[in-house]
Amino acid sequence: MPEKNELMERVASLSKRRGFIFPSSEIYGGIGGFWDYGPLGVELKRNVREAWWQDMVRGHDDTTPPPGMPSPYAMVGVETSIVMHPQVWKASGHYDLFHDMLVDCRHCKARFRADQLATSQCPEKPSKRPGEHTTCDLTEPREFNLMFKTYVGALVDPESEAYLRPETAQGMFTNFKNVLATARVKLPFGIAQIGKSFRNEITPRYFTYRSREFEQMEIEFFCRPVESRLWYEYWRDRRFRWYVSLGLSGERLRLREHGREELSHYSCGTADIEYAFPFLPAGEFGELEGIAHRGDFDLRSHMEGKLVRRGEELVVETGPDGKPRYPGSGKDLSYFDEETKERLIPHVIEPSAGVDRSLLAFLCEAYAEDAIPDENGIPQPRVVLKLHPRLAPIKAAVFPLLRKEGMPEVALDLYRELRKRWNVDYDDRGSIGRRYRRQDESGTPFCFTVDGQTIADGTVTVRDRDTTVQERIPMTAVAPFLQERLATG
RNA sequence: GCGGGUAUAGCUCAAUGGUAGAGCCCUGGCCUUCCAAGCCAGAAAUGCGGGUUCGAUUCCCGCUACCCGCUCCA
Repeated sequence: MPEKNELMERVASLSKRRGFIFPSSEIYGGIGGFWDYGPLGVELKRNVREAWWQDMVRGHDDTTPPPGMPSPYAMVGVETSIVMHPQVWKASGHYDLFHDMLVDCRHCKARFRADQLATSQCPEKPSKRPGEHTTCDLTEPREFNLMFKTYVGALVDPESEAYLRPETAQGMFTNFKNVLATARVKLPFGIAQIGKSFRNEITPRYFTYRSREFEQMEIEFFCRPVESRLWYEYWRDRRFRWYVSLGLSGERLRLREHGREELSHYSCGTADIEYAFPFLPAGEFGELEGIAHRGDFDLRSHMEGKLVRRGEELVVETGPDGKPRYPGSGKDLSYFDEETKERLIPHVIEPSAGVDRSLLAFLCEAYAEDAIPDENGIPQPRVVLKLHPRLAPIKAAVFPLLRKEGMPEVALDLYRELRKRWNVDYDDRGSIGRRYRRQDESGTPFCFTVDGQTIADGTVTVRDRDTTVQERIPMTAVAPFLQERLATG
């Protein structure tokens, strides 16, 4: 295998060569932080999404308590708009967190908040404030906004300003009452969503890892405060196992619990699921998913207004007039617990995963270079994507060994049958070995070949991508064979 | 945002102040009874914009993108 720093280039090169990922707007020179998925990439990405949706939402049994948990829970999905009422982001805290007027020092490269210049220090002369030291060379205050701004309505004026969402989560919180009122759910329950989000990354980097337009798979899990710690641990462990079940190895994948000092001001527990991406320095990991215990921060924010910490308490931040600086909706988002006859504000566990980051991790993990003996027994190099069959863009390929003696006709029949249910390739071009290699680079887990014996006894060979071992099975067993191996996990 | 590097075909690389080559890949054909065989034919490139020059892919400037290191970060 290539060196670590080279591995990423090989993966990026394969992505381009085989049509997984392209730079966005490439014919115009590209645009930083944006990427396109090609014919294989879009299949892989849909498979990542669908595996998540199937495992978290569709396939969830809401009548049976998970092992060791006190109760069953419900899970429903939503798909909410990308542009939301601007007040959402003010109440949620994103507006302040992502939006600052900043001043840079051209000399010492330090960056300061414009509103804090008076209380900041010049890094080179701590006794003076920025701008007061002789070498200081400050820029004018510049607007620094990690949220994409847009305008709702054709008229461009400040009144119509809105933002592209920097996370999908707020759409679940703003629909908390709607879901409660319509989905016949009770605590505990989760709301799931997959969708695009946008952040103006300062430094887009590492291929698609840090993109400005990206896709999230998020769950907001609402539960009783007394059970929240238990559910936090449930989700943390369950989400970790999900990545393992789709092929990320124990060595490169890790679960990291945040230390106290690392926690957000509202969180009482956060864990990251991290992957040792090949572009990172040895020993460093990049986040795939964060599982955060968010307490009642979000629902309270949307009731009362933007919250700030005062000592151990979260209180509504007030403006000069004593009123909430960024008011919430004023709507009651509390929950009446029929079991305990209590009214409470549910606590929230948030497993928030990146689709593109997961995909990139699956791709990096799957990439392998090995050697397969040729007809003379001499090892020949091969590039193969050992993707989990559930994720593989093409599930199987069907080949006629030769383009004669009735083989193409039989192979086409098989192809057409399989094609009704799965993304399957038919290929009769070039030598059989070449065709196997093509599929290896695309990550196709199985190849079925129609040969002379097929015509005689109705069996085909199945060739396994990872081992290259072949076995014969009846043609009638091909669909059940695939069905079994592509089963949901 | 700062500094350094890079930019030639889908990929990996050559070359040149004067017609830009190759290997792989890809397409069509021939051949071929299981792991990148062979033969024939074909498609395909100097990131973008300026400048110098008779002529720039080559030299200079700017921009963009990517990589590396800082900075920043959810």
